[in-house]
Amino acid sequence: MLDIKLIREQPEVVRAGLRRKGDDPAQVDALLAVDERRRALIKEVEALKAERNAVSKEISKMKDKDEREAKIAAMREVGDRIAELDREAGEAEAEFSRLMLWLPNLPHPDVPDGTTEHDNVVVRVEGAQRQFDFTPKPHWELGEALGIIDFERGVKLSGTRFFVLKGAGSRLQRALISWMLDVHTQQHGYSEITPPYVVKEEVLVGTGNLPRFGENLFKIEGADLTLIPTAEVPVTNLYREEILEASQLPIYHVAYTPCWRNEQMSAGRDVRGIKRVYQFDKVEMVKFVTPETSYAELTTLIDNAEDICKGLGVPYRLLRLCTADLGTATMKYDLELWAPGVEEWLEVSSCSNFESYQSRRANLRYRPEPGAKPEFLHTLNGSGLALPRVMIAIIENYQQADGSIIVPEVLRPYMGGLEVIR
RNA sequence: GGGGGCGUGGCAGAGUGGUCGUAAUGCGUUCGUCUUGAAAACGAAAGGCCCUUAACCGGGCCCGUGGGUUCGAAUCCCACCGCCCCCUCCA
Repeated sequence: MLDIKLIREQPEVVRAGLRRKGDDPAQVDALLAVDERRRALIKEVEALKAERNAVSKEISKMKDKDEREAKIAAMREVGDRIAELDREAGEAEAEFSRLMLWLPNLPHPDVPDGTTEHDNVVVRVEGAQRQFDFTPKPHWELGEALGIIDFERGVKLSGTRFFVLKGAGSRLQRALISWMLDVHTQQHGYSEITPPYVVKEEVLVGTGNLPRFGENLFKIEGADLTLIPTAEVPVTNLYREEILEASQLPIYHVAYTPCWRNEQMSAGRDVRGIKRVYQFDKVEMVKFVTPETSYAELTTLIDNAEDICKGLGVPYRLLRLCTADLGTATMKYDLELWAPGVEEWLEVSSCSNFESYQSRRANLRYRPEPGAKPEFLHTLNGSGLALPRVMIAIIENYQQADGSIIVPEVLRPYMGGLEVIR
């Protein structure tokens, strides 16, 4: 959510930001109109309530019965009028809130303009791509042959785009989760959270997944709960409706969770393998920081995610996303691992600054000084990292001619010293 | 799942239709007086949201949440949420 004062005072700035994102600038005018109506109604109804409060106090002191009855009759009419205006003000408020929650975040001035993902900018590429003396295979062939990924049985249980990990495959994923959590908690200063995997609607509104981006969510039938699409959702909302002390900030949390996304994609795209699935596991970093530090915090967030890529010894690249690809962030960077079997860069992390967009929606505030007025803090999050694609990158980069897979050094302690999956 | 009890400020805890009430009182917090300093004592201050304002002032709303009754609701009624106790069940 944006600051209504910004919209009132500098509507042209907001319209310009919307245009950069390819969003409709007329939303601003609709919002200003309903805001004005809403405020006029509030003024009117509050003046009447002030009158009613004053007269009610007089009534309680009146001795003369007739005089008293006359006042009560008069106030009955005022009460009816208040009820009517309250209803109108409530409607205006609901419409105002609906428009505010729909309005997207604005891009940071430094974000490159663009209309598609092709306008994203490669910031840097790290690590040399391995030269193979055989033709590298895609992970689905290797994984099936090794008996560590079972696609058919995943479909049998849950339908298309679900898969089963087995044996060393399960253990590899579990090792990755443990290692990544250990790196973030022990080296990067994050504290670990294990949140619920289903959340209420208002929590999804808090992060901005609703009302606008709800089409990929799995809702639980018969309950007002939805499976989380990312740990960002419960963890960012952890302190919603709270006022934190400045001395508590920054707060860094890391959480491992499964994630569910009902991806609506064109048939035939990314159908093979585990690149795009309905359920996957992920380690997510979330930061709660003061506004003046949030861009410096974004830089270290990216560093923290990059450390995982480096530790795995897989080539990766960092992308600065353009205005078309920002989602609800003001600025976003993606990390992509190179996968030689499928011959593509795989997005394994998005690192975003939301500034106060999410904290306004979740009513997540801090007190800059003891006794000072509460202010909205800034939230950031970044994957650290998303598992299936890291699994793809490891399987494909560390494959050998015989179809076996070398276990990256950092993961061996987490796999009982196993060096090769064969 | 069945029965009973309870949701009030940072915490504890009064308040059962208007007055005592600007939500008592206590504890905690902050500031002041006193003190070399501290403690004690005494005095005082302190919430959130919205409207209005350059700011101050002013007004409205908030006693779990949402409705209702009433001229007027923390207080009465209804629904929902949460917590506690007992029974039942269970990983």
